[in-house]
Amino acid sequence: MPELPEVETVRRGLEQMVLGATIQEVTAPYPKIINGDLNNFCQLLRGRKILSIDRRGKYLLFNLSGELSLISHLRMEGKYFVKLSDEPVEKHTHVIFSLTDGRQLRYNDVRKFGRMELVPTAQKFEFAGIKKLGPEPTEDTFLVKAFFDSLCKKKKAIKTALLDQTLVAGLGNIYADEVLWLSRIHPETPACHLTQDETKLLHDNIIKELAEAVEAGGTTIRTYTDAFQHTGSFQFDLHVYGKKGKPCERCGTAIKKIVVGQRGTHFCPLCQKVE
DNA sequence: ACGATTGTTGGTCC
DNA sequence: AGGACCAACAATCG
Repeated sequence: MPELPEVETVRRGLEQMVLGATIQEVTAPYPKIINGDLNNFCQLLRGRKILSIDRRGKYLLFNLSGELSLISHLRMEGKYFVKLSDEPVEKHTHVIFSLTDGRQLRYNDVRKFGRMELVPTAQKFEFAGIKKLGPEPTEDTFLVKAFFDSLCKKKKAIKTALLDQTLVAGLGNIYADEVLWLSRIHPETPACHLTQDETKLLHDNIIKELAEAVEAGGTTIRTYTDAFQHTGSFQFDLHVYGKKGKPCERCGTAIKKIVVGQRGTHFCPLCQKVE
């Protein structure tokens, strides 16, 4: 559920709380979260200072002193909390970074799907998952022409194409459904069938929607909170996600829920035309 | 009570 | 090459 807006909100919170902090010790009660050797991970982090925190797609990148970066993906339910060391550790806390100032950065993840890994800072964008990412959804980097050219070559459903992070980075199941509703495009439309006008509209809606969701602090559907444990408010701006059976805000037709590419997909059967 | 559902990435298989 | 499918998990929903 953390898609780009949620990850960006987490990043901003962490930036406020732990920028400049130094890691004293790392423990991992559930070591599977960490890719690579656990002892190596803990030892390498000791004494490093958090210099900056980036985001690329849905990945968080902690840039540390000594040219080392920690790449972290929250997957479904990963969360970061910052607490005083003597505060009781929450259930489902899997990695604890003790800081030299008496606080702890805690990674919490009910479903244990999240992963983190250390890479040399110079190679952070070469990391497997990040290397494959398409452009960030901003005017400067996400270009309509390239988007149209890629869609042209894809026979798969446009919804599936939006979730594949190589065309544009950051959309997940919720925002994919929303931008398709906004653009009046049926989620099962083969990507190669979109007209230039539809592609332009979809492109513009992706940029606008994700930016607005960031402004709202993300969407809290079930459990998402940022590093301050604050919920987002964009769930109040959703039009189709989770609205099965409710009237479409544009035409009053009941919103349908189907499965597209093994993902729950919400749309209006009247104003999102097929093909 | 218990099976289905939830969503992201990466791996496998074809 | 790239698409189809599944696994990694645990909680919640019906």
